[in-house]
Amino acid sequence: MIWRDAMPLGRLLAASEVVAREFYSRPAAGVARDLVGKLLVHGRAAGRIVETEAYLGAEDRAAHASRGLTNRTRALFGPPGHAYVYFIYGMYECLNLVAEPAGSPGCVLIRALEPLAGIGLMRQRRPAARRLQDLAAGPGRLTLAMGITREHYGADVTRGPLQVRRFLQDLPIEVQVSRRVGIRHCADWPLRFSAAGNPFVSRPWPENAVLTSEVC
DNA sequence: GGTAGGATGGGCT
DNA sequence: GCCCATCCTACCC
Repeated sequence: MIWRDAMPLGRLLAASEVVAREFYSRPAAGVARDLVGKLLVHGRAAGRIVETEAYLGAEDRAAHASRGLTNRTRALFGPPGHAYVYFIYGMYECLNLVAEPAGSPGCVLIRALEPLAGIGLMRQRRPAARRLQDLAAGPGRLTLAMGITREHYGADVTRGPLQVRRFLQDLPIEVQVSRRVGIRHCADWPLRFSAAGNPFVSRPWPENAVLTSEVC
C-alpha cells in the first residue's frame, strides 16, 4: 500500500481552480453529482471527492432542514458555497456544502475522498486507518483525516483554507447513483453519488445502482 | 470473510 | 427522553 502523496500539493493547486459560487446555486442533486471528481483542499491536505449525498428541504425528512430554521440549520438557509458541519453520534463531525440559492436549504454531504496530498498528516489524524482506502472513506473519517471540525461551520469554500477546486483538464468520469446511507426516512431516494469502480468509496455500490455518464 | 454491540453528546419534542 | 446523514472492536465463521 502506497502511503506517499500521489501528487505534491503545489502541482494539484496549479492544475486546478476554485469552483465558483454559481456552481452551488442550483438543485442539490445536480451539485452532488457534479462534486464527484472535484478536489477538496484543507491546508496541506487534499483529496478527490469520490462519494456524495444530496439532502433536500422540507420534503426530505432525512434532511436536517426538513424541521425548518433552527440555530443549527441556519447555514443551510444561507447563501450557497459555504460549509455546514454538524456533530453526530457524540463523536463525529460531517461536512456538507450548502447548495441552492439563499433561502432554499439543499446541501451535499461529502462522504469519501481519494487522498492525494498531505497523506502523512491525514494518517497522523487517523491512526486507526490501516489502509490508504480507509483514510477518508466515510463522512466521519473524512473530517478527521482532513482536520475539519465545527469551527468550519459557515466557512466559505470559494476562498480561504477550506476549498473545493476543479481540475483544469476535466476528464469524463462515470457516476453511480444509489440509495443514501444510514438514514430511516426517504431511504429509497436515489441521492447518493459515487465514482464508479473507485476503491476509495465508503462502501460497495449496490447491485441496483444506476450508472450515469458525467464530466467532472 | 462477516456482523453485533457499544461509545458518546447535541438537538429537538 | 429519544433519535441520530458513524466508527471501531471483538468475535464468529
